Amino acid sequence: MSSKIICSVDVVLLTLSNSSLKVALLERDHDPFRGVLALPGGFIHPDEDQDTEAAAARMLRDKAGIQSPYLEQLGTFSGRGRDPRGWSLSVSYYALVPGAVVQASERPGIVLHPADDVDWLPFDHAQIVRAALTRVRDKSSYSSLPVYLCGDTFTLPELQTVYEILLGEPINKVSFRRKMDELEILEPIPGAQKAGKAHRPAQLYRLRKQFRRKLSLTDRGINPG
Amino acid sequence: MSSKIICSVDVVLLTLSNSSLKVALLERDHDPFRGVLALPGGFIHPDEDQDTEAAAARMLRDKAGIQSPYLEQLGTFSGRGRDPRGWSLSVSYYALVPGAVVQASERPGIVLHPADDVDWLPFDHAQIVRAALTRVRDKSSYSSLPVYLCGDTFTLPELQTVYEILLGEPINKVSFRRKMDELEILEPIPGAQKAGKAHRPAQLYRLRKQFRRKLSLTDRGINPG
DNA sequence: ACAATAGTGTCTCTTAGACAATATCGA
DNA sequence: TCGATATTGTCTAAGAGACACTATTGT
Repeated sequence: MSSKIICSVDVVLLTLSNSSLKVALLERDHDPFRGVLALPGGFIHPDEDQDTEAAAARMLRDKAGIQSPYLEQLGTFSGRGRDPRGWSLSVSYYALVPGAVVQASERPGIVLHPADDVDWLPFDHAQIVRAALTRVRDKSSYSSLPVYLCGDTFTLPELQTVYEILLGEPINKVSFRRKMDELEILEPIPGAQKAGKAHRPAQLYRLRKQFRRKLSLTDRGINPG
Repeated sequence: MSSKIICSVDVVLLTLSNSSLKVALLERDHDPFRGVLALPGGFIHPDEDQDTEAAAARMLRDKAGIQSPYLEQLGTFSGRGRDPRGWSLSVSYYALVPGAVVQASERPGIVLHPADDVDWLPFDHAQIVRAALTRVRDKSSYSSLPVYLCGDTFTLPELQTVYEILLGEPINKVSFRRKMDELEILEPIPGAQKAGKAHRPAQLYRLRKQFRRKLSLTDRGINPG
């Protein structure tokens, strides 16, 4: 019967730090794999969680101190072998969060590990991380996803760098700006520029209102572009 | 605890019939919604199913008499409200199957319903169907997915028609052939052509070996229902 | 003025679609 | 031969990338 199934949620929290993509790991505080670094996750609490997405948001809130990031379902990983306790099922999500948010979360237990350099993790978490990277990279080339790795405001050269870090290759500047223009998801902040350096300052941009993810976790699944 | 969670698998079985996309529905033989048309699906059996994909394949085999179709995970739908019995979770898959295979399966209970014309189904099955259609159409424009709706052999004009039915709009013939050529997933069958009509016969093609999925029907008589 | 980076104009090359010419069947 | 559809050739338009030019800051 289905009562034997271990139902959990895991989150691949991706962020930028030192110009490279990192995944957030936490030491597990229960067996199995107590003390070992793993993805933030845990059992679904039917009494507490509206659905699995709410459960994922709870994991991020409780374990990483992060609220309302870009959060999207990645897939469900299941089977007899992945958890030593028995037949289990993990509904996995990935989240994109600006580096500053993670650093400000003040959860000292968080370890930011190079996302491409994950060799082994407990359960099938390494496989989940790889699936998340594949998904994010596939979607990045034609969508607005990477903006969620930036802060509230950013310049176009900064945003381009984020795309380049994700995709792992340089992007044509003119094409990039054309694409951003077509997507119509950004708006310049009137009068705001990033100055301070000995060169021409760059215009600051922000996400247009309807694409911003604030404290409402209700509307989901929409990916502009 | 997680033991309260109802874990099931549902399958959106898509096929072509009468030049339009259909979804396979079955009358439920248990409460809730006994006798109502719904997606083929059921509880995960941890003792029997290697993982959720195996469970989905089992549903197709037992309930629709179809083996080894194109099968891909769609997503997991969850929450308190979707099943009157309590907090539930459905790992959903979609399958693409040639029309002939469905017709030959000889499961009289199967109803082929116009896929775009699904207004209400039990649980959140209508939402699941809509998600499947979105996914299939998104992937169809740049991938080889639709070939799995064709039989073992087909002509390029036939395949183009399948793409056009899926996408709902005519495709440029030259572009279509160029794209198929670039994808390098098809091979002409030497000497085989689709003749019989009063016009030039079309070359028959098949999927190249490495892309083929063995499509077969289950032996009749095995029907644990 | 100079160094350095932001932002733009334009050219070329690649690719997608329109159009039409040619090919091959049964009647 | 004719009617019908398959297949291919080629022209044109749209889009992506390369390149270089202009713009604006601090020193």
